[in-house]
Amino acid sequence: MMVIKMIIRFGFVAMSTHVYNSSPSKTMTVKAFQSIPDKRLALRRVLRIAKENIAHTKRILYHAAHNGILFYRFSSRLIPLLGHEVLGDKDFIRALKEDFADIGKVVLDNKMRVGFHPDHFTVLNTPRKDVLRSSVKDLIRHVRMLQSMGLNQAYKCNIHIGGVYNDKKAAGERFVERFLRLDPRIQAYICLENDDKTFTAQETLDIAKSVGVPMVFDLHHHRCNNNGEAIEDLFPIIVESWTKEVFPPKIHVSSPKSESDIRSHADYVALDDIVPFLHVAKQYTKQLDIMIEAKQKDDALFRLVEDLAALPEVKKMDGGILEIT
DNA sequence: ACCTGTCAAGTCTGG
DNA sequence: CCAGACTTGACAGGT
Repeated sequence: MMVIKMIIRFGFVAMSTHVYNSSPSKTMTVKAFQSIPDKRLALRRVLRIAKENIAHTKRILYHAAHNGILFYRFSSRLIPLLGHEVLGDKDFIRALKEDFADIGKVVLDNKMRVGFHPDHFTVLNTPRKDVLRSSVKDLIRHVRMLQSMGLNQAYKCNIHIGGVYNDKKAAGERFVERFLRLDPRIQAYICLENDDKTFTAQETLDIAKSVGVPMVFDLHHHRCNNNGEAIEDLFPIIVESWTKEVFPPKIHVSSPKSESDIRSHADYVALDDIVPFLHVAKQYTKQLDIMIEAKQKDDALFRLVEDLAALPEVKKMDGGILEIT
């Protein structure tokens, strides 16, 4: 059945260009850590930076909510050097329990949708034992951070399928195998995204379906990497993967940086890169959450919302929410 | 104050 | 087998 209207919410990633001095990703190099002779002091410094990052995240969340933006992706580098051996066995997530609970409260109070996107170094389908081990640990840490915020499986950690290793079929099967070996409580927090070089939207969708998790459709990656599949064919099934979820389907959008460098993200998102897609998408879902992946972060979001709102088929609703007809 | 190089972690390519 | 590209934001060291 055709749905004519679609409600759109926008989100942005980690940093804000509008909030002064609010980096949620301040860090420490291994060298700097090791240059502090007293290890307890060094660990305390890591903890202090992490507290700052989380406090900055809270400010960004307030800023977002205040502007009607109810969708946000956390930085994966809230805790400096997390997972690195130099930190020893200190449990930073536990040590920051109250800080995390604090931002979780802001999320819930404002009915926001948030999540993580662990870095490309989290590769479940790797042939390397050591990489698999650290990848699983990394996933567990991301889930634990969400849990520390009091956020359930509605809130996701979004990952890619991984490398190809000269045999995409085997690599895909290895992903499925590895995924199903994860604790179901971790599995429930995961969603899968198509890649710009390796696994296409169709391939990712097939894997997502077979392991029973929702799929995030990255429109830009799809343009970089596809086998000619039509969005009209892909998108309804992607939407279907979200039907059991609390939140509506989410997609990622960005514009190419330049003609010579298509894969990199531009500062802003061009209308032409998203409007035609929205008219297709609205036939299959009543609601869509769109993550803006642009260098200018929330500024790109604000600009895109303004540009869209100027179109005759778009109506600006309460907050940063749009309705497209 | 600014600029360039380096760092974290993986995959992948080329030699 | 090893070096370098790729990616991203921030540190680190130089002018």
